[in-house]
Amino acid sequence: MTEVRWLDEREQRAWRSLMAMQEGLAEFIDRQLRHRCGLSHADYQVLAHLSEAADPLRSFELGRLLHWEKSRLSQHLTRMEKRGLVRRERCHTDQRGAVIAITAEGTELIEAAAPRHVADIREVVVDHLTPAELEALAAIGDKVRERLEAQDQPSAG
Amino acid sequence: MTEVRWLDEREQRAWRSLMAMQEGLAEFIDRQLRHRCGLSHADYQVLAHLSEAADPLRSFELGRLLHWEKSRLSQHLTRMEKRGLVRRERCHTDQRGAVIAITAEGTELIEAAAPRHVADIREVVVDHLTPAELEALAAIGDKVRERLEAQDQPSAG
DNA sequence: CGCAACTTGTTAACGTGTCAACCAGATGGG
DNA sequence: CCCATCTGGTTGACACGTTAACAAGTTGCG
Repeated sequence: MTEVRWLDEREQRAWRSLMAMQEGLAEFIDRQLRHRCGLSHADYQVLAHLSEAADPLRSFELGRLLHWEKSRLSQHLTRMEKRGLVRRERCHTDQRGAVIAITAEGTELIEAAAPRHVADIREVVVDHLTPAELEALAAIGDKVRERLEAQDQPSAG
Repeated sequence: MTEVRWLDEREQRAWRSLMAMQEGLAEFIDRQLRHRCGLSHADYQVLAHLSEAADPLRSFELGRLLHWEKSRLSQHLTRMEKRGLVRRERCHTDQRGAVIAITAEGTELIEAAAPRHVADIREVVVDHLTPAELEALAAIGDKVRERLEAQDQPSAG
């Protein structure tokens, strides 16, 4: 259709900076966790949710919290179960259901990993931003997620 | 080693917002490109670099621009070559080398994809942030990347 | 109740990313 | 020149994510 509105100087700088940060950060976080704690970032997130929850979680509930495809979760849990980090149990109120519990070994790993993970986050992000920048970051993230949700449900009007 | 400095309220809000934005954004960008243009985000980035370059690029040069593992690039190029998007050519100045050229079909796809891609970026990020927020985003991204680089080369002092 | 529609979870097949091993060509000190 | 070492690139094995298909259980409307 009409002409394209390409990004101007400032817009391009912001976008490229965001993309570069995003890739670098994801790579860094995952690498640190793997090398020092023997956990992928995915493993970490699963264990974090399980250890924060008061009771073992239903599989679909865990998937909702993580925003993961159900098949992804199922396969990942199979691998984690094989490594002894989680345990699948039958659900008593729904015969289809699986209940996921963290094992002692999983608890040990996440508790060892968490302080290092927080230290990494401080080291590369949090401790080097001003309070105003932290506020701005939260605000930007919220706006973007709002837009993403608007895209996914493209209005009913 | 002493006690852990957990994230306070503001820090946690910023970090979680960033992570959520990051995952949502990556998923959205990739999905849009795939469904509407038949390109993954990875494909897009490869073609973007190739089409911006004046001459066909050496493989290692492309890898450096993308920050990709050499094996990842090699495998991805094999798939893209099979789809007719790029062409591998022998390098005349280094018998080991490969030179990567974009094909007519690749050019066509990236040129169709670019305007839609920019529109998506505007739709979910750029057009909904204030100039101040764009500046803040660029500044934050730069700071974080600086810290990441400092981590990778942990000083020679 | 009886059956269709939906939900929960697993599996198979495929595309993709990483690591380690490898091959071949380039490079540099003896 | 010769060999050790480095560099550019490919390959194989494996971990991971997505899609589609499926099995099994639940729900609700007739």
